[in-house]
Amino acid sequence: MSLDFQLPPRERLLQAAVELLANSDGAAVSTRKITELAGVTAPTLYHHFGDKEGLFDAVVAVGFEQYFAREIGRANTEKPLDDVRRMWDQHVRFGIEQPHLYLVMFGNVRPGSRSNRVAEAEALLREKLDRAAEAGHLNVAPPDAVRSILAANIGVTLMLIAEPAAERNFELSDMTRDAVITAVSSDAGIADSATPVETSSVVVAAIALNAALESSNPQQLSSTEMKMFLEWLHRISKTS
Amino acid sequence: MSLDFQLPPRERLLQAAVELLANSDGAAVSTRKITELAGVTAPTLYHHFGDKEGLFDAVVAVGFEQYFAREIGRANTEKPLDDVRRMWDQHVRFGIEQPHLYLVMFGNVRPGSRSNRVAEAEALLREKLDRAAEAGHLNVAPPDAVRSILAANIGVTLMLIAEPAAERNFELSDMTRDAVITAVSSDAGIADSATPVETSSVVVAAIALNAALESSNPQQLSSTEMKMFLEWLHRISKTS
DNA sequence: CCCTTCATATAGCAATGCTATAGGTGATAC
DNA sequence: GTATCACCTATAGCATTGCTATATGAAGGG
Repeated sequence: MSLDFQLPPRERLLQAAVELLANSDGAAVSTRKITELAGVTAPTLYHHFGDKEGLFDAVVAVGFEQYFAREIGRANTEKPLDDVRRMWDQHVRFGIEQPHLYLVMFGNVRPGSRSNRVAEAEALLREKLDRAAEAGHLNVAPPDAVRSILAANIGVTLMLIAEPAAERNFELSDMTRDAVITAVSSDAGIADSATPVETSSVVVAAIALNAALESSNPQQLSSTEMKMFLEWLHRISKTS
Repeated sequence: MSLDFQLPPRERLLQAAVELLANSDGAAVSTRKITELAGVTAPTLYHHFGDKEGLFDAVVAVGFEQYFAREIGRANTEKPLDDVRRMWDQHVRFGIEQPHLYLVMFGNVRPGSRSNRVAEAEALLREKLDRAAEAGHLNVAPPDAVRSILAANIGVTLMLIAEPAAERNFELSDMTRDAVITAVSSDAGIADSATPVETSSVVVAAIALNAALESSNPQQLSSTEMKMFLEWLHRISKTS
């Protein structure tokens, strides 16, 4: 019921904490369970880490490095905003794959005191966005862009974690990601003059859809389906 | 050192919890402190609320109502997306003014289980976005829009709460708000340059029709026809 | 061999959420 | 009036939590 006794107690404590955090389904992980699994008594934990939070910080540092370290020394693309997109995706993936670690890092918000993990994540993003600003791709000051993107990134990840794994909709991530990145980007492909569709009733909407379908002939429906679909549309727009 | 003894114990407990949550600077609030301040012993708390979480839920329900209730019965603007903007701002304001209550509501993420407060907030937003979809102002399906907006909204609020009050940058909120709302909106036309305009207007019309059908429940189609019809609509409105 | 220093253990404290059990209090039935 | 019964509250205490005062062991330098 305990770990590799070849390792020094400090490492065993870290390993035990990781394992318990990964397996306890969101329930709190006690120092006693950790020390027990590590085959060690309480004072050793506090000797090495000072705190329970100190231990978790050490655990989190490992996980953080594990997912983001490669990003630190990485050669930069010529498109910094693509780097930002990749970091966003890595962030979300980390949250999904290690929800407990993620919640230790970003889930414990306390008023008026930023966690240093948030600061680290900010720094990583900041680097990319400074580069983007230099290249003239930014619409707003880098610090503002960083906060907006990171806030949305964390919000999306928390929401995905909270959702039952079965019904997780990952488009949420892509959509929100592109939304905030586009908003801070100056080379935004804002193809404007999309005429607002004035539809306030079923009938008007049906007519609009009918017209749109006939003109663009999309691939989502087979021809027979399309035929029936248009017939129903006709029926809807006739009556009422 | 205790509250109005005219009130029944249940109310005193609620009042004490509110007061302690508001004054303790992010530190945990214990049941003992609450019962002590309420001039009541432990079993009364558990008799009335079952749980510590039950008590907090009741407290939160009050705060929730306090800030969002007016929104529920409110007359709707002719511009639903403006309603969404107003709700976003109210959400952030609530988080800033009552950070402890807010954190009880939205700060305790646990893997795989959505809090019912999130569900309530979703429902409120959903209402507005359904209206927006009916009016043809939406670019994506309402449920997706709701999640994206709410996730960003919570993320921004959490980040603002975590920042030292002195250096809070509220432009973060406006910026991110407009980013996500614009992204789901068809009016502002962030059309991806890759997708042809005709297709996107089909999508908008399909979403609008879908929303209109679901809200008005017309008689022109049988229930089986309606089911298939909606399924096709869903397929069309998926921007592959 | 003694002394210092680091690392671990024994034992226990105060605070936490919660509960088994009993007492009290009011309304209703007779 | 009195008995009954449901509801509300109190006494006392349990198990678990994070953490620590103190002591013991081992390793190395003088």
